[in-house]
Amino acid sequence: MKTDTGSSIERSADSLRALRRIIRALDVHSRKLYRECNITSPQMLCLHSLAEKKQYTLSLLANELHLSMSTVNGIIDRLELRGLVKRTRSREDQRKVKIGITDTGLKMLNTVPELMRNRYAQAFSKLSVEEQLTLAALLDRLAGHLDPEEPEKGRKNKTIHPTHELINHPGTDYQLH
Amino acid sequence: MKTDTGSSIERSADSLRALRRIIRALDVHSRKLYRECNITSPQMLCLHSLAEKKQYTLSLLANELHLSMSTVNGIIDRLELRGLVKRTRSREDQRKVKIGITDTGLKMLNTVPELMRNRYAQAFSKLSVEEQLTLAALLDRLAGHLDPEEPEKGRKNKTIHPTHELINHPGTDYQLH
DNA sequence: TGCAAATGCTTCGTGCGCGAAATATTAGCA
DNA sequence: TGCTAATATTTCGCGCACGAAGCATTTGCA
Repeated sequence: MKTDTGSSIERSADSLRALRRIIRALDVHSRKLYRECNITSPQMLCLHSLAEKKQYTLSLLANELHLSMSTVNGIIDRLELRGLVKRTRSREDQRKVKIGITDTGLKMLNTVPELMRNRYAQAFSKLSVEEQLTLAALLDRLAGHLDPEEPEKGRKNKTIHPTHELINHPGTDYQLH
Repeated sequence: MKTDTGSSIERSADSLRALRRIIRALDVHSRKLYRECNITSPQMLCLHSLAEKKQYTLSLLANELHLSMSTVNGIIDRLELRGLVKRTRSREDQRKVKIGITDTGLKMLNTVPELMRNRYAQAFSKLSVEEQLTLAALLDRLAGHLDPEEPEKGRKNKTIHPTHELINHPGTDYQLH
């Protein structure tokens, strides 16, 4: 029982490392997509959503993609610059901005080669069906444990006021070794 | 074939979405860490490696962390600016730059509260041991399918074996033939 | 009616992450 | 000896991602 599986901490570190490798691989693929097709994966994600349901608003899109508004805003900026999407201020409520995909955008969506679209799906499909189901379920549970991250909406009690300078008090009750 | 759970494509998309949520949660946590403790998760990862094995080279560190050299270089830049690490040009081979953690850096490592260090480990530990093992194994396999990402480089053997010392003694083949 | 709060988007600053190009040093070879 | 290749790091430009702050518009309420 020395090195067979290691502690929970080690398993956690292992899985996190694998996770980072996956994300990095997807990122690298996104760059390749950008070089070869002039569009990135996040941009594809946006276009895809926009193609399915016309007339998104920025906040809706951000919410659906699990991204912050400023992030999506930047992506939309770049897409609009290329004429793939179009912003239109709403008439009824001028605070809102409707985002719609253009014909050029639709064409772009359909033009991207199949092989470039689904790097992840390709790898994923190499797992057996049971494994796919298990992995999807476990990832979902893990995500559920991780992303709630809003314990402060109710109480504004922001807890720790870190002295966030490196000065350390000599007492060790604060952290072992 | 039961279709109650959707197609492989859908399972793939589901798992990818969960994966992005996880990564995003970790990113958000890293920012919180930055605000409260003045250091980010990637910076912590670097410091951690440097604390274990003094005298890294940039390429070694990048290799170990599965990151590109330019990425690690930027992180080291920021760490050095704060005096947490120190670069020193090697005397024997002036192309190389040795990176070492400073006392301040070590102190920083130990100062970060336990609760901030392991957001992922906390969530991960909520899975049963069996689930942890399964998840880690599946993620590892998936990563293996994804990250080889060099079908054309071919013979460019990029995997550096962790011979983890810059000096190699004669007699041992450091590269076959 | 008027003005403060709420809502929705944009801008700004920063860190991360990459690849390509630039730079510096060493090794190899004719 | 001198030139080219290989090795190692740094710089540059860009996209992604976030939170905070800034605008504009609408809503709500006194």
